[in-house]
Amino acid sequence: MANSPSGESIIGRFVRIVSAFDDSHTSMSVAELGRRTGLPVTTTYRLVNELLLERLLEREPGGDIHIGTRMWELVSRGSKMLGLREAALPFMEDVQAVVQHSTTLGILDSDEVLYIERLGSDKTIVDITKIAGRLPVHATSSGLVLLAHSPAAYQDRILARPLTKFTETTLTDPALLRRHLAEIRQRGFAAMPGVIVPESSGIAVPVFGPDNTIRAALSVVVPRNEENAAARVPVLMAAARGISRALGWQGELKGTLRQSH
Amino acid sequence: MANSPSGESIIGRFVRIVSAFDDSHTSMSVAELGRRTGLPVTTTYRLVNELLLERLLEREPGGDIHIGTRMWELVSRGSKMLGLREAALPFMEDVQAVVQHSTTLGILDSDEVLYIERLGSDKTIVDITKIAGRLPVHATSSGLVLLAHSPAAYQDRILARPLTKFTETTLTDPALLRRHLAEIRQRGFAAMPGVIVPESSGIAVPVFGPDNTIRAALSVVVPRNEENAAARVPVLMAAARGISRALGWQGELKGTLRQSH
DNA sequence: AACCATATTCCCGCTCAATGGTAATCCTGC
DNA sequence: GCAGGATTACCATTGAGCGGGAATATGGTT
Repeated sequence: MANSPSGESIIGRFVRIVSAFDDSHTSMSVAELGRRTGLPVTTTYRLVNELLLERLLEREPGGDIHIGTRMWELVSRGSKMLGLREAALPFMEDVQAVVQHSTTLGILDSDEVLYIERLGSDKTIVDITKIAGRLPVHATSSGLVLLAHSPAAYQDRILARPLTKFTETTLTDPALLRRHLAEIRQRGFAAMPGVIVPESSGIAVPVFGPDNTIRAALSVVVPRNEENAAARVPVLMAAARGISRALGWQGELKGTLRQSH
Repeated sequence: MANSPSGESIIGRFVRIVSAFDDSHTSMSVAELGRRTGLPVTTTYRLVNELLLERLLEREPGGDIHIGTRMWELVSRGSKMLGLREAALPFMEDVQAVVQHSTTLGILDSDEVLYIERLGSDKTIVDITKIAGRLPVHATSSGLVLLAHSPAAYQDRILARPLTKFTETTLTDPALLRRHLAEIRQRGFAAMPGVIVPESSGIAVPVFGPDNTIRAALSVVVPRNEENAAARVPVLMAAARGISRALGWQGELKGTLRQSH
């Protein structure tokens, strides 16, 4: 499934090309793209031209290329992210109106938290979450909420790995984390002061889907010194239940045991 | 550049596959995908498997497939849409907080308006704009604003085409439209009562980039019967200028002639 | 203008990955 | 069990993809 000596398929090369673009490299010359992807020059030009033809890439006046509007459109329209996003956004707006700092929605993907939406851009607090950006599971309130409601086998796999300690408050001990996850399930939210950057703390609550499995984590980032951050929890919880319901969640079925330990 | 008898490249088929998904078809079986794309069965399965391997598609428990998180992530992260969106969102939130109905951000693509962001989901009004959805240029306030500030040659091309009349108030006469575009440039906004659906009206203002060319249209959709919809304009304009500035716009350079007639 | 570095396009022969038909197998509901 | 569709397995054919190399365009420097 690869025409190239390197044993890579076109699809693989397509991924390499798209991956070469990120928030700080939204456009570049074809030559630079070739360098960044490591593809042979001629091959790069050939592929790029083909992608330009399909409008998956676009050429700007200067000659540089960037990811095409068509690509964004096709992917956005067909992706399930939009549905989740649309269900969540109204409630996120409400939260944002009250909390005023920064509201995010994250999902679990490839053992990391992937943020798919973010409202508010309060310059006064440190918040490194970016849309389409990733952060480790064990060092974010969103991640811990997602993990807490994931199958036990999955938790085991994550906790078995070496966990980076970002700040003093980052929990890295599996046993401690496990206890903490239990707490999160019981209390219904995760509050993490400065686990990834010391100045801010995150509070996150779970969003469930129709089958009562976790879909996403709704969270707010507030300054760490804020006196009673816990007061934010009810608003968040109400919003999360609203989103869950919009996704088709029926409420907790009585007698149903959770998929955790 | 095509291995298939049909003369289509892999990239072309990739596009066909991704296009098969939309907001009402976010997942389907491979067989159905084959039918929707019109690709030969075997080919469909082979391509899908390759895409699954790269996580551009994902298989769900039932066996159905959908557009992968990785695809959404790669495209979103590398696309210029994110930058525009991030510049716009804070201001859109402000507008939304005041106007309360529905705030959208649209750009010009392939001779249509492509909506890239939308806030508010007021069920009481009719608003057919969807994120990653398209509407014709001549029948939306956003479209007319975008057109009004586009190069004359482009305007000519659009106005030369047959223009669909959606409602009684839809302008389809090129001469009338041209005059209207001039008005829009002069007043700085477009207000269209019921040009596409009779119950609502849209008000739109332009967003400019660093080079003083139009980038997007910021608009609100309000019930048509609202007494003085024009009162919304100042808020919109202020927000649009904010977005423009966030994009690097320096303000109107004195003595610079507009790129219109 | 002459120069140089880099970006881009053009050319071309080799080759194996992609293709898609047919057939076997696996599900799933009746 | 049986029918109908979904999925996988097999395989001969072939032209699209490949990429080195040379030619050309572009742009900045002295």
